Parts: sequence; C-alpha cells; structure tokens
Amino acid sequence: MKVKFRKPEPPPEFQDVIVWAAWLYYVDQMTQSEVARELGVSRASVVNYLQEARDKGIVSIQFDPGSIENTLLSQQLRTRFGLEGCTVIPRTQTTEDLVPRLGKAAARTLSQMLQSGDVIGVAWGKTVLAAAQSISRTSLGNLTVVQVVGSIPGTVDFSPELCTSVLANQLNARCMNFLAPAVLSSRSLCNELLEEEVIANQFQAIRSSRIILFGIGDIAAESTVVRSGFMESDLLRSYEQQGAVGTIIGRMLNAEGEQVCTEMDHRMIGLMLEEIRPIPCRLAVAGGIHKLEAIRATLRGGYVTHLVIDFETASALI
Amino acid sequence: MKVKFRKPEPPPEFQDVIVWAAWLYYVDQMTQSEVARELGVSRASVVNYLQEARDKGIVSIQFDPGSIENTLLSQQLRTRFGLEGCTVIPRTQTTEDLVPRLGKAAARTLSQMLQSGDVIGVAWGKTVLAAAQSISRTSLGNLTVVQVVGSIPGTVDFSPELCTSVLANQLNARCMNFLAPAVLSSRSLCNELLEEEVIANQFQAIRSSRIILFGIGDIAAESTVVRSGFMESDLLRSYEQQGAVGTIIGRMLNAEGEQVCTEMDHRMIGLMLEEIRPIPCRLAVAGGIHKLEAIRATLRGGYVTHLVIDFETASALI
DNA sequence: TATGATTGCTGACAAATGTCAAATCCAAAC
DNA sequence: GTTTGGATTTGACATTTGTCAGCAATCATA
Repeated sequence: MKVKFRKPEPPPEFQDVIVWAAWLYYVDQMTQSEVARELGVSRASVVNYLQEARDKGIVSIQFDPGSIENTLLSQQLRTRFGLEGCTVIPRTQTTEDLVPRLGKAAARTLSQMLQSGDVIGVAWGKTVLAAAQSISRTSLGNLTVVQVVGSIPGTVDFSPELCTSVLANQLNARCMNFLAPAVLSSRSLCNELLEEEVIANQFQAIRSSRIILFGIGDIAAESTVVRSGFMESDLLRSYEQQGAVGTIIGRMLNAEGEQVCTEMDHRMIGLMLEEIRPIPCRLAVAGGIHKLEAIRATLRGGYVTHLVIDFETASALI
Repeated sequence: MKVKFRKPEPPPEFQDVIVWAAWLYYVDQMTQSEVARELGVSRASVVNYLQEARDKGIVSIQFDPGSIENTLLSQQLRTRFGLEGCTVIPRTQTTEDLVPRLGKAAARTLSQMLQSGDVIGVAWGKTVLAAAQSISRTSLGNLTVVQVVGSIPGTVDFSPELCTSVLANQLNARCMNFLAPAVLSSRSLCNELLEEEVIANQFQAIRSSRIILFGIGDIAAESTVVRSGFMESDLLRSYEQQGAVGTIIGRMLNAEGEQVCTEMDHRMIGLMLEEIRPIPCRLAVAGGIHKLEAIRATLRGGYVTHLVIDFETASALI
C-alpha cells in the first residue's frame, strides 16, 4: 500500500500557487514538468494552474496592433472612411464560422482601448456576444458596462441583456442593464417611459460612454433582425421601401448612412443614430459578404471610428 | 517522382506571412498544423514564423504586474523602503543561476514602464546585461538609451558599453555611449574632460532620463567590482575602512546609504549618487545573499523606486 | 458519525510542439 | 547557361503539452 504524504509544504512565499506556477513557466521558461517538480504537484495540475492563470488574466498574450494594421486593406479602409483603427482578419480556406473569429478580434481591439474608469456602451448581436465571451480578463478597475438597446421580444441567445452582462462579467465591471423593452406599442407610452428616472439615468450613462461596441446587421429576410423577432418582415419591407439597407443599434439606415425612420422609430426606446457620434470610440464589428451594403452604409455615415471586419468583405468594400 | 508545385499563392492579403501565421495561431487559436495548411507551408516553417513573431514583438506575453506584487514580501519591501514597485522572484529548489532569472524579471518590469519617447539611463553589471538581453522587442518608437558610466579598464563581458548597446539594439533605440573612461589618472585631466562638449552632452542626456536601470554590487574580494578590474583591492579596502558596504553606478556607499568618497571619486567621470534622485524611475536589480548589506544600504539611501530581487535575499532584508 | 456532493489532483494516453540535419530555393557571380 | 553561397524550408524524430476518467480529500447535511 502506498504511503500518504501531506502536502509537501503550504506554499510559504507565494500566496497564490497559480501566480507562482505562471511565473516559473512564462517568465523563467521552465517546462511544465520542472514547474511541477518545483511546486511538488503533478504536471497535470500545472496544466490546470496555467489555464487558470490565463483565464484570470495573470498572463495574457498581446498582439501588436501596429502589425495587424499594416496590411494593405486596413490602410485603405482607414483612409477611405476616415477610421482611426481597422482590423482585417485573415481569411481561411476552410470556411469556418466567422462569428467567433470576428469576436476574438473585436475583443482584442476592445481590450487595447480600455482604460481604467471607462464606461462602455454595448449593443447586441451574435458577433457582439462572441466578442464579450472571448475578451480576456483585465486587472483594470472601475469599469462600467451599459446596455444601449432595450430588451427585445422573443428569445434569442444573444439578447442585449446577455451581451451586456457577459461583457460586464468578464471585465469585472459594473453592469447597467436597460430596464425597458426596446419597442412599445404606442408613442405615448414610450414618451411616458422616457420620463422615468431609471430610463433617464440609463440614457445619461450611455451618453457618457467613452466607448460603444456594436454590430452591423443586414435586412435580408433571413437576417438576424428578422429571425430574432426584433422586427416583422412586412415592417422591414416598409423600411426597405424607404431605402434602408442595414441596421445598427436598433435603428435603420440607408445607403448614404442616414437614419431611415418610420412610425416605429417613435415608439422605440433608444438612441437616434446622430446621438452616437459624440462618443469618442465607436467600435463596430461585422463581417460576411451579405452584410456588404450595410457595412458600407454604416461607414459612410461616419458612425465608426474603429472597425473589425473579415478579409473578403473588406476587399469587396474597396 | 513527386510533382513540384509552385507556392500555392504569394500571400495576397497579408504582406507579412509572419503576422498572418501569428494571427491564426495566437488569435484564432488554430494549431500549428492548421496554420501550416492555411498558409501552404510545412508545420516546421510555422514554428519558425511564430518564433520570429515573438522575437519581433508582434506577439508578447504579458505578466500582470498586480499579481506578482501581491506577494507578502513585495508588499513588505514596498512599505518598508517606500518603493513604488517591487518584484520578488520565486526561489527554486534546484539552485540555478539567479542572474538570468533576475534579468528576465527586470526586463519585464522595464518593458512595463517604458513609454514612447523615453530616455533610459543604463549602468552596468552581469544582471543589467542579462536584463538587456532578455527584454522583448517593442513597437514603441523614439527611445534613447544612454550609458551612465564611462568605460572601465580590463575586459569584461558585461561592460557598460555592452549593456547599453545591447539594450538599445533590442529596443530599437538611439544609443548614446559614454565616450570617456570612467577613471582617469589625475583630477585635472578629469576636470578638463568634463568641459568637453561630448561629455557635457552625455551628462545632459543622463540627467534628462526618465528611467535609470542599475545593479547593486557588494565589495567582497571576489565581487564583480574587483574581478572586473574596476577597482584594485587595496583601494577597495580604503573605501571599506570608511564604511563602504556596496556600490552602485560606479560609486560607493555606506550602510546608511550615503556616498563614501575617496580621492579616487574626484578623478572619476560619472554622476554623484545625489544626482540620480531627480530621475523619476530608478530601477535596481540585484539578488543573492552576499549582496544583502549592499542592497539594504541602497534601499536606505532612497536611490531606488522599483526593485527586482530574489526571494531569499528579500526574506533576509525583512 | 455516516452520506452524498463537490472540488481538486493524478497517471496514462493522445495530441501538439520543438529540433535539427538534409534538401531546396534564389540570386548574384562567373 | 552554370556555379556557388546563403537563406529558407522540410520531414522525421524527440520532447512537451493537453485530456480525461478515476481517485482522494473536503465539506455540508442528515
């Protein structure tokens, strides 16, 4: 029978084994086996510690923003649409899902622009959620994440609330959810609600954001706006007749990037597109060739300062 | 016979294969094999690309400074000696060489404090050289590295010039070497030299540094100062009789951290210890129990704002 | 003090990564 | 053309890393 030992020693010097392991591995560049020997645990545990160190943001891998913005397309898009930053993610031969890839790229861009004390507005969408999920934890403090679009009918797995809470959770930030539906049945009810203090506060927070993160949607019959139940397809058609080609932050815009309004817009709670311009960093993330026109319109409208896009769509834009 | 293909395609989208590979691997988290397939090269090449990406600073691994400064000893040292930052590197069971380990830690600390446009003063020593060698390349521009101590007699493999040039090279920085010997034969010659414009400029640059990096030396008979030929051992004894316990930046100090002068100091070209205090970030790196008293003296003298030290010596200090 | 749930650790195996000598490519010199 | 020297790429192998099911310890509850 095997003899039992008590733990070799309760780590006296480093309160946190995780940090200890991470240091020996990433800084001193020991192998995991060596680290295991040092700490007196099995190598498999070291693997777990290191995983945790990455999850907790104790170690993080930074990608030099300069290098990725050096690509031809990024430069062209920046000049053409007056962007401050533009990340064009490489295409892959195996057409794997763009959404998580765009999400990761957006998450990196967002991390890099984050500062302590920031207020971050968040819209919604598959890509936005993907970004929220894959952002790495940060040690920055005093962050606030604000939901920019109210709740939407129907159940989708990437609702505005979810996007906001996931991001807040990952960043260890205060989370301000929007306590109202995005669309109401009457204009008067909508106006009444806007008087409410909670709502007014929410708008105040949104307007004070330094950063806003949003996706860009197209308005085809199979697009997200329709399938999520945000908008009936006949209503969508009326927007289309007025020239709408895409949607951001719950509003519609035409090919020139101007907001297209119908009766519905007056019973919606949310920003008008003009209102996002004062926000200093406006990070849009979108990709896929079917969104081409919607993206072009958004860029023309000048709503974006930083863009994350895929190679193919970026090429098509130029 | 195997058919030869020409390269699948000369990468049209990413000017730089290195960046492309690094993105797919580090951001999209593909395996190296998948990356190889995407780029149409062998996996072995991908390994090389990734290596290069790390060398060039396209990707870098950051260690959260907060986590490492959370250790008990770091906190105690910071409070006790009024430091802004203190990194205590973990001890290892296998007593492997401290110097490269301290160097890596110092390199990280330095990277984290670097800002674009910085002027960095560099003294000399084994540990300083180790730091210079292992600092990772940065994309920060407009850096200047200034040699703080003049040339020393005898040949050592960690001369002031070498430390300075290596660091400048790694950081892609302007390099200002000190074009004079540290010790002259007479006081008058020394004074004459100090009038020279090149020398005056050098001092000006040193005084305008935002950061200074230096090691701490002990003065035992087998210590670096003696073995490097910087100082004869009988001269050293005369310092010792006046209470010297350690040396930094070419000067001697006593247990209270006050500079100890002999005749020699007046024919040396270099800063007086008082003169380093105006430099905002003063990063000292040293370790090993034989340096205990020298380190204590340096800390008492208030010459240090940021310290990198090993666990054992740190424990002994407290 | 039993009991079941939960957490964390381990060993054995599978997968991914690093190394290195040999092969190949490229461009300049003959 | 052909040769030549340096840089780059590659395949085969060695090492390192990730995974996962099962086990031990801990904890909350009955």
